[in-house]
Amino acid sequence: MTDDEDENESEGEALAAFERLGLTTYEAKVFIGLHRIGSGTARDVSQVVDVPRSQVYGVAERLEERGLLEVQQSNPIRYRPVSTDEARELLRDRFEREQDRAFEYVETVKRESTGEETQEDIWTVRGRDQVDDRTVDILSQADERIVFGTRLPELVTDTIERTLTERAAAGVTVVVVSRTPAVRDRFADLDVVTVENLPAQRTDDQRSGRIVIADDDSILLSVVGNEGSETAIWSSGSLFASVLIQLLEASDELQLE
Amino acid sequence: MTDDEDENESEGEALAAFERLGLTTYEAKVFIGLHRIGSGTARDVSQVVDVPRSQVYGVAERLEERGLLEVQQSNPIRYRPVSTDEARELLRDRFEREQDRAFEYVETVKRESTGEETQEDIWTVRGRDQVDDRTVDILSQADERIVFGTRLPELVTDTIERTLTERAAAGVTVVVVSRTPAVRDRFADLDVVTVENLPAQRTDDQRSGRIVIADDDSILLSVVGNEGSETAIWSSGSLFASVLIQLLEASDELQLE
DNA sequence: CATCTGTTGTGAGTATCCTACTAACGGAGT
DNA sequence: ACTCCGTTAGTAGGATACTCACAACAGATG
Repeated sequence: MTDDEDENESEGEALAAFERLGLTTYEAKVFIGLHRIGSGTARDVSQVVDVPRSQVYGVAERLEERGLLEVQQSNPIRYRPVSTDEARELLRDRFEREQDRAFEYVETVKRESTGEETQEDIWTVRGRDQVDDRTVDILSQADERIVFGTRLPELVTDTIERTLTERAAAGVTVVVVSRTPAVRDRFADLDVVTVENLPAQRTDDQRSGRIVIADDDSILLSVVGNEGSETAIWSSGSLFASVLIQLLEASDELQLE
Repeated sequence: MTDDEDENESEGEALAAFERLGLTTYEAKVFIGLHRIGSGTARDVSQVVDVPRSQVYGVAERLEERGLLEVQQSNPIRYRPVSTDEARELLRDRFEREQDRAFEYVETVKRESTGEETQEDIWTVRGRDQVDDRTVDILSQADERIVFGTRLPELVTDTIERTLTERAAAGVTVVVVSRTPAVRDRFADLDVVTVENLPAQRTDDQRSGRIVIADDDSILLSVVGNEGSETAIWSSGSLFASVLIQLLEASDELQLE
């Protein structure tokens, strides 16, 4: 119906979410509509959810094949949605299956190149989560020493903290640098050296994000934009990386030993 | 390129799987192509994977926003895919997020109706997995007694077995009926009554699937089609259900007490 | 009994949007 | 002058949303 649509905007979000999960808008609408009314006929559904009645039959059929609703063979046909828990399980199973199928092939054609990068590459990563991932990745490859610095406590995720302590336990010299007490406190009672002093004006910048140095061959630098978005550059195993590391460490008092 | 496409059909499946995961074919192709070559420019990608070079830039941009690849700001621009593990995590996170968003709304508009169905409804369920789900659902609602019967051992999934024993432990009288020893053996050492005798010709049918009776108000009957596909009808809390149950139990020697 | 009315389920046809695909262009480096 | 890069516009095709028409059927009314 006409005004069922815009009365609730969270419905729009739910619809969009369902579409991103692989349903068409009609399928999403019918599924939602059926949950509204518990169970009902094609007409019932079309009245609460703005899908032409004549379309409900086909849509419901596809939903039945997916296991998202059940059909009562009567006249008129009645439909009944499965519980939300069941639906979630169905969608999750399907997702995992598709993911396995997709990545199984990627694994077979994947090139070994990862690991021994001889190229002079500096990569850019956008988005906090992606930077988190790359950070952990670089940290876990460290064998001898790690320098981790950030001004913002929220950039020390649990996974990063865990990786740092795990590396420290493995014999890696870990140094956490921050002028923010909240960051230092997180590593206070751990086998990790924390330093307050910073390379002066450089890291004092308002937009600085994190610094990650692993051994002499991997480095990551990130900045935080005005809207809170984080962007990082990183390099691993490249001449570029080692030079950059030396430059950074020569320019300040981060001499650890 | 023209012949890169059909040389490997499993690539086609992987592409389709990626599309069902929400990527466009171009996005899937670029992602796969980048994993083939480790890293490379738009031209490199377009040469191994049949995407016009001019399209690679935009596609890669969208992939970067999703965190599936990283960009090297140089001339020419170089691209690098994230590891398959990272990609899987990203997609999984996204999936869970979307699912939460979608079902959160459904929960709010869901009608309470489930549970106390006063309507005379018989529902149809197609597909083995869906029948499994409904079976478990009905079994777990039993308070006093359960009759579960099947000729086919593969229709006794682990979850079903677990639910049966769990209900038995909760004080429910559980009777498993089967002429197939393999089925009876599964419950041999459990606190469950197993019966060999069957209601004669009725259940002897080649196409019979399972029988589930829970208390006096829920029943499920399934048949197995020629191609192995299973279809079930079930009813819960309806007059129809109780009548059907009485009919079934009166017609044979399933008098338990 | 005939007719009328309303509903159901199915099917065909159109419109609209997204994606795949092609072509062209300015600019930078050689 | 040439090649290559990155960008943009514009077209084509396919899937989906949407409308309309129709046969079958049931109940009501005359």
